[in-house]
Amino acid sequence: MQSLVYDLPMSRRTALHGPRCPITFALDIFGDKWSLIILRDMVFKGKRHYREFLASAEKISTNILASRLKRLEAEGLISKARDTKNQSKFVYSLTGKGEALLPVMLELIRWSAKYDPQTGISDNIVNGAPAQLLERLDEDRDALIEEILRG
Amino acid sequence: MQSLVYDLPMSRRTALHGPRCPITFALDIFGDKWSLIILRDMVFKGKRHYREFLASAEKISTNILASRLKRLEAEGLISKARDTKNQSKFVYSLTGKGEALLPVMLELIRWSAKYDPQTGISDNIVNGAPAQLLERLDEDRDALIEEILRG
DNA sequence: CCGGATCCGTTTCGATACTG
DNA sequence: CAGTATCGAAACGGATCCGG
Repeated sequence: MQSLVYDLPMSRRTALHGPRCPITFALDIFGDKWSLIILRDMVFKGKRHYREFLASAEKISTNILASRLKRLEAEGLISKARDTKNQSKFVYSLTGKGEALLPVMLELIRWSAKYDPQTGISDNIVNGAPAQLLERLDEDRDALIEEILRG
Repeated sequence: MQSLVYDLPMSRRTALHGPRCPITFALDIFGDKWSLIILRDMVFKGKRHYREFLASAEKISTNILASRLKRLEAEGLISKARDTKNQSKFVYSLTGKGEALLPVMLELIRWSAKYDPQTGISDNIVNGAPAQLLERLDEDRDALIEEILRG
């Protein structure tokens, strides 16, 4: 049985009412594998539709996907709208708050590139190889961010 | 019954053997609430002992803490040693790989500061208020990182 | 005391089937 | 197409026990 707060995670239900340590706020997102995967797919793979999220290599199941989309929307990180091209589809897109997570993800990529031998030299990310992306991250970070978000 | 791979997370057990999308590598850490809490406490609260981790506001339980410490050690993010002051205690500390996550966390803090009204203006983090920390993050980031890790 | 391991009731997840 | 419903499996949380 889904409760009134349906799928709101524990850290929100028991939220303290005072200032709290940094990072804590982000635990609901960066502390949940599936939320991260969805955000990754939106940012780096340009996914916008339910079907596309289902197709990730990590094989998210339909109920979990639905719950996370709902949660991300409730958190104000994504928004949902009908597809103007196809009235029977929905389009999910990042809000400003969601887009603002890109710098975090880029630092995560920098870290992965350094310590994960499998994070792919041959795996294209945006419009170039990760190696290029990392160079640009050092040199013109703001332009890179703009480019990833706007295409 | 703990298996041979004790608590190795799913994303590792089913790891693909080829280049993969960025972020994916980090899912075992950034994708697990408890691992993140432990890292947060080590970096921003200077915790080093089992007892200290247990005392977090999130109330991690002993079995979960033990499993995550083991996992973080297996991932090479932390190391474990006997406390020279007290032979019956252990000291956990960040490895280089673990310390290298600090830039990610700092971006997370920047994000939280912008969108979470509760991330505390009055909550001291290192040796000053978050407001100061954010200023320094813009101005002399590298020195700030050094100070957090060594200071 | 310290750092867990073990047991066990409860919660959450995940795969599949099904529906508006 | 975009989700619910269901139900077994896994993870969690709390209490307790145990070797050093």
